[in-house]
Amino acid sequence: MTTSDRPRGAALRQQVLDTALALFSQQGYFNTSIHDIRKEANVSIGAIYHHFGNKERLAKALYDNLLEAMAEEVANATAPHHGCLGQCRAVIAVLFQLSEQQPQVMQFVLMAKHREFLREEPPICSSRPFAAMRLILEQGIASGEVRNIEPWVAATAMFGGALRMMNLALDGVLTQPLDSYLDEVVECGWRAVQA
Amino acid sequence: MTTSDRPRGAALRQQVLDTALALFSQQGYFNTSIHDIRKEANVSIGAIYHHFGNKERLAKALYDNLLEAMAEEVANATAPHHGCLGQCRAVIAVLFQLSEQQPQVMQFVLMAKHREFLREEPPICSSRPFAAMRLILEQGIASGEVRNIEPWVAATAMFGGALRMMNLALDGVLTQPLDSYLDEVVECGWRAVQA
DNA sequence: TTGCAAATAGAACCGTTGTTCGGTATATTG
DNA sequence: CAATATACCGAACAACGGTTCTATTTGCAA
Repeated sequence: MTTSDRPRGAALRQQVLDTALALFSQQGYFNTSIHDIRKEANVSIGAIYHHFGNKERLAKALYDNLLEAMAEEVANATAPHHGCLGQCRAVIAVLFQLSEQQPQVMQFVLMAKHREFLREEPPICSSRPFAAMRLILEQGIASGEVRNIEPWVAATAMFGGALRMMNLALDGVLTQPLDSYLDEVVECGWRAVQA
Repeated sequence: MTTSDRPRGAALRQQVLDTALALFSQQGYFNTSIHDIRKEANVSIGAIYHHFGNKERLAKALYDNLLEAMAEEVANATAPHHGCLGQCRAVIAVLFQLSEQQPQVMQFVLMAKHREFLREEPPICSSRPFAAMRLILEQGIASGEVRNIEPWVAATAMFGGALRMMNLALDGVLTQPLDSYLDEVVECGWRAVQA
């Protein structure tokens, strides 16, 4: 009997997070039991509880990790651009890219009703990436690139279509890859708000 | 002891549906037990199972009822209008109105991840109201009122902002009533797609 | 009234699930 | 090499929740 080649320490922790993401995004939080995660991750119940304390905190750790990573991706993507349109395009491009490359992440972070299992969590629209998007539009209004409309309306008009397209892609409704719609989506969003 | 004034028959059935809607939309499907519904609706377990068979079929009955009702509201709203813009505006106006008057319905029908508990259900974008919205845009493209873009993009561009505004309203983020944004939202959507 | 089917009641059942806990292995420190 | 803390293990547990089932009531037809 070779000694079990289970991961340990930080690797184990990450293994649990990866497995939880896969199962939560495929089946949903409530359709996934700790025992499911244990089995799929090839890890013990004790290890999971040692690292995370309970199921909700596991989900929260996962959510915080991924949201943070996404916020950084968005920030990095917009950094090189200065105009409002360029920044908006960069945000949508990055979101589309993530939706194709890491659909599970987008499924769990953007599409899940996380407030049903993370009781204290604020709505996702108050999270960092979404705040960044609103800020871009507010600056666009200030600089005159964007019409002077209610900031909430501007943000939803600019990004609402893109987010719904991501929804469709994640639901497997679209035949073409998401990128192929990028130009049209950005143009529509921009026409909606441009001065 | 007066005889229990519990509802019976069709009234009981409706009472269960109403209660289920309230609890599902407030706490989510998985945070609501049949026992919760039983208690809140002042009804027996047996009656619930007699009328609906099991929890999932109860949710499905509720979902089908509400989706059907919503589809009819949308259809009625668009009927008087012929131009694409007029129809789009009518759709958004009706959706905004429903979001304010029956937030629980919108919460459950549009915002819930119903595929997590209704396994066989197709994605909501293939439901009647959403199909109607896409059709309006396709007709707009055919008549030349709308630019010749991918129909999915056109539909999400026209209605994506409105749907996100509804999201914000249902999450309690907006300070003003939804109606007060109607003009701007419609204008943004229309600018996005108009020829 | 009698008989029968539908409707309602609610106690009990039992599989699932989140969690605990006593124990063992592994790492770290003096 | 002790000795101590950390990490991990997994059987066991208790509560919860969906469902079943038998008994009772109600409505209606004969």
